[in-house]
Amino acid sequence: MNLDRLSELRKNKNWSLQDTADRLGIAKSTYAGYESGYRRPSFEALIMLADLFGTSCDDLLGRHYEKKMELTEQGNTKLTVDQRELTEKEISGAVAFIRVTRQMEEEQAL
Amino acid sequence: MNLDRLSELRKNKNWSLQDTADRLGIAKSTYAGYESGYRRPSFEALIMLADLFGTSCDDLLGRHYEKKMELTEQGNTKLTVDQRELTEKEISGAVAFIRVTRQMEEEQAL
DNA sequence: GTTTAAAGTACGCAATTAGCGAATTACATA
DNA sequence: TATGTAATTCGCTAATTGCGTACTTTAAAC
Repeated sequence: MNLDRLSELRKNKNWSLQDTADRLGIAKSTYAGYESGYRRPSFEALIMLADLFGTSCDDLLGRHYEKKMELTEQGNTKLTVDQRELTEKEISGAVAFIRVTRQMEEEQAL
Repeated sequence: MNLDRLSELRKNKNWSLQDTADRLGIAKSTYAGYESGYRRPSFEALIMLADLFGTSCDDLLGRHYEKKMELTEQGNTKLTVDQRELTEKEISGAVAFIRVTRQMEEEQAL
């Protein structure tokens, strides 16, 4: 298992290996090792990488973990519409809307 | 950084260290090391742990990673209402509902 | 209270591996 | 071609993993 996404993420930012290593506070050869698959980061380094590139550890590890999330309990996730965060009121409104929609679907099916 | 959640997750399932190690195909002392913080899993083992306990690697690593997610682009996340997965139609309906709500709020503010 | 089996903890050893620096190679651009 | 930056590779050392084994604790049965 290699960290295949690293190279892509770094290039999207137009950073050299040295740039990236400097931001992480590690040696260039160390970071280069992560990208090439020659070495692996410690957990601390993995988390620094995820923070730096704004993604999840699961993503870096290539784990496509599918999650179910109840609309009323989003935990750490902030939902947006048109890039604007949803308020509590908007969420409960949307939930009510969906329930009504379903109700109508069911009645129509009879 | 220790994997503090492991013990909790295991106990929720009422498994012994041996049970858990068997499910993972590793030695009891190895798994016990993960819980105690004496040893750390490899990435492969970390992913097995996340799979076994049905959670994310970020969660196991204690990384509370806050994510913004556009309602129309949920990626790996399946949204539910009343435990039932949202359809495309329900999502676009909810988005339309939210836009209208916002529109009305704005007009009211004038 | 004693016995016994399972659960949990701790550690030595062998083998592997991370991280670094240094050296080498590739790639621009003047 | 010359020159500076980027990328790759590798030897060395220190640190770490995973396992087996042994030890301690817990709890249930008698």
